[in-house]
Amino acid sequence: MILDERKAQILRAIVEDHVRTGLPVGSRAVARRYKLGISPATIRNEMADLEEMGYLDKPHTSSGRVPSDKGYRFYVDQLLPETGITPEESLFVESLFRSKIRDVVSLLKEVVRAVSEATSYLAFILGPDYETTTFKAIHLLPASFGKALVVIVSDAGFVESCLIDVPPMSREEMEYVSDMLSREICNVSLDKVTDRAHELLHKETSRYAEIIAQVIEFLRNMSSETETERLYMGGTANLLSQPEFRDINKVQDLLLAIENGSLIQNIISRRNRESDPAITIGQENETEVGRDLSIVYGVFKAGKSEGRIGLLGPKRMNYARAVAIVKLCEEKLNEFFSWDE
Amino acid sequence: MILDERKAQILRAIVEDHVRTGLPVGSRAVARRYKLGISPATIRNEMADLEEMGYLDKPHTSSGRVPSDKGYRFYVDQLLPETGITPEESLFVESLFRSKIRDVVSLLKEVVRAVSEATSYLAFILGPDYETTTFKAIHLLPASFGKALVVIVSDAGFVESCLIDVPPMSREEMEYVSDMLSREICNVSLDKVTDRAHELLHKETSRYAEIIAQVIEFLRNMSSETETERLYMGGTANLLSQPEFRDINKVQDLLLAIENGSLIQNIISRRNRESDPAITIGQENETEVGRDLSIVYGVFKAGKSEGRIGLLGPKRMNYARAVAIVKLCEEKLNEFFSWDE
DNA sequence: TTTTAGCACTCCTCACGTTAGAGTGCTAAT
DNA sequence: ATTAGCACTCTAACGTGAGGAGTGCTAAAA
Repeated sequence: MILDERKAQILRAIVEDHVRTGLPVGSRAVARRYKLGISPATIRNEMADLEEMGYLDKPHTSSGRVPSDKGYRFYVDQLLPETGITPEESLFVESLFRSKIRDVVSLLKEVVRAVSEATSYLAFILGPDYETTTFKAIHLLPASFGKALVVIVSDAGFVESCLIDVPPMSREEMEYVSDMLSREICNVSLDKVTDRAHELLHKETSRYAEIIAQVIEFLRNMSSETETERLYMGGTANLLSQPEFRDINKVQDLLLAIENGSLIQNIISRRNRESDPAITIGQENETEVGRDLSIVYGVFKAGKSEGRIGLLGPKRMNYARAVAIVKLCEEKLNEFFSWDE
Repeated sequence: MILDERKAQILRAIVEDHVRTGLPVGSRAVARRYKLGISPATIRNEMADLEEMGYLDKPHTSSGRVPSDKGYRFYVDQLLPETGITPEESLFVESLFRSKIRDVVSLLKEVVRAVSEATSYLAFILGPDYETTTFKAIHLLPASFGKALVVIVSDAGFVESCLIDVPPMSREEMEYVSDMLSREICNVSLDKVTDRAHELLHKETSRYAEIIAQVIEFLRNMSSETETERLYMGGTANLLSQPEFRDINKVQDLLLAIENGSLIQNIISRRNRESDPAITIGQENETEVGRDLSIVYGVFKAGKSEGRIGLLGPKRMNYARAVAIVKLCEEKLNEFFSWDE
């Protein structure tokens, strides 16, 4: 679908004006603020055309125009300016990664906090899924009488742990079991790990069987665990400053969807990256509460599997800026998670 | 401050009616719904007295009455019915703790989620602070070239970890360092640990010095880390169904205060348990956004230090129920965290 | 002395009507 | 093909007035 130059210009003007003010845009405003060398009447005619083609909507018969989802889509695909952020902002983001945080989770939380603050949208990071990840280390550690701590480290540096029951055993024995588990589990993706562990379980009919069974249970929990557990979000309150959320009920639905993670999950699980930061606009989000929202997100590689970082804002968000920031974070996260190689 | 029997009865009726409906309560309503054997006119007189004494407020000259903070306070201190929850609910809470969750953090998250859902208030758990805690184990594990994972287990079963740089070293060496750290760090409270570790640092001028320094850094981070990191919350959206949050701006302030944890922290850090589940009502919360809220929270023992569990709801919350549920959770958490002894 | 009925009064809520203003679509002129 | 002019539409804001709930006060009853 291609639009003639002038229509495209008018569409751009309307989108940008609407993003700025949040109000419907009239023909006079377009003529005044963006001097295209044509009169309001001409613009009105073009706007009528654009509306008929589905790029614009009218809240009511005699109001200005508002971009439709299709209008935003065209804007995003064809008209998006390249430059989105200032060098200072870019430096700010970089500084996050330079800070002396050694704990992966803390870093992700910090990034989410900072980015949401900088953009005043909702920022989120979805940790790499454990299905496709591999593990670098597993250890069995004495914790207290009858208990041991299982610690497992993913290739991306995420650490998970749980307590299991163990029979009284010497340190050497525990190391033996640790090593045995390491051999079977390390560098194998999680979906295959349980099979291999089961095999091990058959071979080991000894006293360690109980331990292995518990570890399997643990691994299974990890992979089945809803991804909400590794979803970091920040800046929920930001969304409320948007005029489209003056209605309390909408806000409540939104909060609910945010809190249980269903909003972000639904949207992100479907679609694979078509464009680099992927963008879904309004109705494209499928969820009812997503109708007024847009999501810009990118994928980063962490170990063998992938994580996602994104921004969630009103449909009339600053797409250029959002795209630039997401892109930047993506890059930096990729760098960060390649510390290993 | 003591109230004569009849005034107390009327106050109770007003509080309970207002909690139920959210509307100002008139004299007729009190007379009709709670048959105290007196006429509306008498009740009006008593209500005028109660208002003058500060137990009741009037939204405007010719409306019914609403309990003031002082009114709620009296109700909570003197009039609170004992029985607050049904046996089913109590069983439900217990079942949470019986489930096969072995990871402390997951359990806490699950409890928060379930309790917030059951009460439709906001539920929160503040993990035990690391200042006063002691540690049961510390381990140094090989992670990848030049890196090691430090894993530390608190007496309550919380696990923290971070990656540090290490020179190439054999497994035996690493165990040696692990043991050395264990001797110095285990069973000592965190504020003393850093001193002892520093001593160690002086003795060990060898190649391990760098490692010890990093561990000290890690421990210091843990204790300085804002408690937000160990604050689990759920049910934010619940608060919005309360009519007192029809105003978007209030909601936004509230969300902001919830998200950065300042609301709950401010309130909880001050006061030490005076009554078992402690209750702070409206203005007692000091924060501006806390004016319309009440908090009911209790303390549980986890290892050497304490955590807190509570509910945050509108001032016109069901206090009896909230108290009962908090009390129950407190008990169960205490039980849970005594697995060790 | 305490309680109650009666009544005038206050204030809120809601529905309705009116007005001002912004923006459109259409027509006729350029 | 573009533009000026104009009638028309719709919203947002304000004002008005009726209806209703609840009060405080006064005077009578217990």
